[in-house]
Amino acid sequence: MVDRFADRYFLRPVLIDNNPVLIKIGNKPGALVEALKVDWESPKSSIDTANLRRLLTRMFYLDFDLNKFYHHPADKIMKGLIRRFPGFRPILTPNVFESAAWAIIGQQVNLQFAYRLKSRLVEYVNRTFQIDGQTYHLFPGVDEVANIDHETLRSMQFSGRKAEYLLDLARMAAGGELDLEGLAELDYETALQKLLAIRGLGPWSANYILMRGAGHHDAFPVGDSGINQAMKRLYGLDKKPDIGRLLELGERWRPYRSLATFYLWKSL
DNA sequence: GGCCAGGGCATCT
DNA sequence: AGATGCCATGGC
Repeated sequence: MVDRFADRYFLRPVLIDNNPVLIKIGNKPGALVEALKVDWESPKSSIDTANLRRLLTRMFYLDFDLNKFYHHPADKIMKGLIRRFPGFRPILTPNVFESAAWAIIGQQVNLQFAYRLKSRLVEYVNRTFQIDGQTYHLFPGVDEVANIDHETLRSMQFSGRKAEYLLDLARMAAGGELDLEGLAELDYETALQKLLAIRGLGPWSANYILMRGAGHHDAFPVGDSGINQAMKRLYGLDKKPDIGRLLELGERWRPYRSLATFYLWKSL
């Protein structure tokens, strides 16, 4: 719904200074480590390209040299993933709130159902813009979600808890009690503790938000079912890895456990 | 039909 | 502190 793949482009509607922009990302072939081909369009003519550049840099780790991760001592399996997906860059959410909303939505339900919940939320808020006759939906912002009522979310088949967690979070952020976007500037441990103090956010969600939304490089959502599936497959386990094994491997991936996790997910 | 899903809380021993 | 039940719903 919000994220879209078309004609080998990844299309992503975002806001720059409250103006809608459609980001278009493709691969630039021919480079040893593939580079990204970045393009954008907007119905508005006056987009602050410096701010757009800042956003793109954050969303695609453009200020990070992947070779630092590639040459980092790690295990054979991770080296294999790096060979399989040379140049693969994570795609972060344009802001921290979206990753937090998605963490709450994705808790404990299968991904297909989670996508449906997200889609209903996006369509309910229905903030759109047009380019070339195509309609693009923006992911709801903090204020828009804060104004939804509990019953509305319930009618979208959010569980009572999911509805509470999402609304409380949005309202805390909207009210200024919680600076979600500022988490990117804090060190990992401090940011983690801030998130864990919020009802509805446990270790998985907090680490997910830090890696996917805030751009921390060494977050590690232990217990994640995607990690478990990937580990099971890649390491030839007969059941999901135990926490000890996971943390042990995680130690080898430091300080790039976020990258390692993105590569594990990519393998699925 | 039972188990698991990109968990976390509340409530026990 | 560590274990257990519960939440709500869909996929397989």
